[in-house]
Amino acid sequence: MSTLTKEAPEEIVSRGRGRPRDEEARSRILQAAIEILETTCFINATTDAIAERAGASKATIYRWWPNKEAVFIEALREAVAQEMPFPDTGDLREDIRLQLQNFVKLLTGRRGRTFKAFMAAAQSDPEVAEAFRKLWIAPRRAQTKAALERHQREGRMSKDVDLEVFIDLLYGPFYLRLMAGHRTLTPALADAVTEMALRAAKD
Amino acid sequence: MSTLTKEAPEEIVSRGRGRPRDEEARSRILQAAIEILETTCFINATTDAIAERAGASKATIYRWWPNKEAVFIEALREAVAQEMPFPDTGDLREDIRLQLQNFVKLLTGRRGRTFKAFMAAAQSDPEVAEAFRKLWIAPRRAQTKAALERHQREGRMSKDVDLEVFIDLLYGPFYLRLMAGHRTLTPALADAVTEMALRAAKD
DNA sequence: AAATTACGATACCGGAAAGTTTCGAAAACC
DNA sequence: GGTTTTCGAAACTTTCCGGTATCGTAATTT
Repeated sequence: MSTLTKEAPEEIVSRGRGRPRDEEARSRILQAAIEILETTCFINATTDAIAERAGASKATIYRWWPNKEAVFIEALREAVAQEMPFPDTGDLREDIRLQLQNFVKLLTGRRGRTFKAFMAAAQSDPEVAEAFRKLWIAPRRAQTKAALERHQREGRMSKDVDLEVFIDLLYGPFYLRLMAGHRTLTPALADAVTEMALRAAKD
Repeated sequence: MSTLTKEAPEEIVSRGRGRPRDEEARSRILQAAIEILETTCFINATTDAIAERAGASKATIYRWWPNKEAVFIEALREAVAQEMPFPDTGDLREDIRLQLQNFVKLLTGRRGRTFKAFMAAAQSDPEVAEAFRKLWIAPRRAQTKAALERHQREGRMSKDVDLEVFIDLLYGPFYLRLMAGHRTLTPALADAVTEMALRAAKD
């Protein structure tokens, strides 16, 4: 096991005596980590680079995080927290269409590089992999599933559809193009997938 | 630019004078590269590891390839060459089903780890990315597209379907599960995707 | 004021891995 | 036999990077 943040060694809640932790430095470090993932790839995301971009010291980073990966994971947590929820217009087509449009917008923006970097890093670091699933994949899927279940209950979608598969069918094409890069991600793709998915969900 | 194989510096075709290249060592090296990708991840795929596993010398590797990546790319080329074609039974459902079943079998086997490794490595090395697209993605897509076009021409599939999107819809779910690992790849998934894809392709 | 803790800067350590070089031996040609 | 080119083994160089240690300073509590 491993913790992703360090505790103050002695004090527990610790309204300690000395100089307090610089919360601003903390957010600068996390912000720097995200920005590095957005502009370059994981391989160049060194601790020196984070420290320099954050105007912080490497010692400060290792004072609060046990290793490099923990910084990126916490940065991902904060970055993901501010994402939009699955739409809920009562219209199945519109819900899916809006969601996929937003998804394309997300992936083609700088944030898309972050996800690429994480998926790549997850390949060689199980802890990153679990964090990526837990922080990004799982919440998104749960939200999507809840919305689709409601559509199923209210008769706008066949109850025979296996939602776990359907969700993979929805998002799979975008992740594939993101990772393989054989074609570009466009709003038109979102529309096309929407129509196909709707036919797949009918009957 | 960069060449992926070195030429003998002077002679061109060179039924040269000295000891000839050990073709067996060449295939041992490529085989070792593939096996390493199948059993561990790219990060551990060092040239020392290749040399040791191949019973070859690092000098021999760098005698014939300009760098590590070139070895893996050539290894991928040889590994991919022996893959099965898209089925052609004249039955759309059966063609897709067989193809996806084979795909699942491929990805869950040792070869799957190779593709994961390549997709991850492609993220930080443009040359690997291009090779992966050119050697694996593109041929597979072209073959699939040709088969589906025939189904379209012969009326078993709607001509309105954008095949580029449809192909992403077919394979996307599997790549997604492969890379994200949120759920397992099973033959049942192949069947479920087949049925959904068929509904998406109708009308 | 004294004690305590965090800060930024920077030097340092240790390991890992890409790629090179050297060496003696082996395999071809002339 | 002499020349050439390759081979495997291994030492070597160089670079990079994760992580630690030191130091003088700043911020806070008692």
